[in-house]
Amino acid sequence: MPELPEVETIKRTLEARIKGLSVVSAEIFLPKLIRMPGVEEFKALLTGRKFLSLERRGKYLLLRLSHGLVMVIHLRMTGRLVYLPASADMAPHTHLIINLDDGCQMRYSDIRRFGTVSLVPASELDKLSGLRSLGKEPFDREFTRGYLLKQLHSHRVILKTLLLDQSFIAGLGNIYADEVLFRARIHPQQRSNMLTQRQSARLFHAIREVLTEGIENRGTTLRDYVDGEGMAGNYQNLLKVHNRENQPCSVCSTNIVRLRISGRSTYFCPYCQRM
DNA sequence: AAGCGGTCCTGTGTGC
DNA sequence: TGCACACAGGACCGCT
Repeated sequence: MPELPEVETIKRTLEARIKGLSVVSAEIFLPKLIRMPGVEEFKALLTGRKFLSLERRGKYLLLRLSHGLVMVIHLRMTGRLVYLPASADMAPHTHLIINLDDGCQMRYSDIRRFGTVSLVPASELDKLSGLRSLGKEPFDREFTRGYLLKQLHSHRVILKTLLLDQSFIAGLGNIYADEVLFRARIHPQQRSNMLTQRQSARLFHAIREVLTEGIENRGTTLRDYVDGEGMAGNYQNLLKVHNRENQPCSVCSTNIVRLRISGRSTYFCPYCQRM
């Protein structure tokens, strides 16, 4: 499940490969993948354009092209975006191939077909509702301890649910939300408006530290994730609670517990993260 | 009006 | 051994 560290790693690895390359042609095998515009228009618009730079916003990848166009990709659960020689074996579930002018390809594959790709003028990025409603970036200067505390106290939602809300904060998913709460020593079912200033400060630092470590370790590969060069991440070896039900806590040896919170598995240490 | 549950999807793991 | 089915979850939509 690509979250902020995974998308950031894809951004960095892919940018090193495709920056400055132009699109020779595009092949689409799953029409519904292309959210905007239509499939034929997508191909026509894309052909001949040059990749200028890549950006990440939350879990969205933004590929800036010549003529003011932006390709916006969301990988959702199992999407992969990989740069490969045209001769490389075709992965199953490859839905989009972009032929590049160095003879290589950028391929999008997605087992569960949840991902989306759009191609819009930069001036129309606001038409993409998910992107438009994203909350602050965790590494933005405007994301401060004071801001977080104010936001927490303006909601009274269960904290885990709030951390997964992309309009609250951009980029956290199920894995990193669990790790952040463990680092901050806060129970995932704590109500956001009940957090103390001290807890909020711990949460603030935990968000930045966990995401930084995730990026430094090139993301988490539990199953499907690979970067723009097809390489798995390493952070799965450093997870403290996520996916570790009934294993001893690394701090206190209490067994990690799994709960269901708003339909998502949530892992935490009942001793370190008591209410 | 915030918050919950259903939906989209397919591969994997479990139980009989 | 083979089958059936629950489960995994990010974002979005509709309902309350």
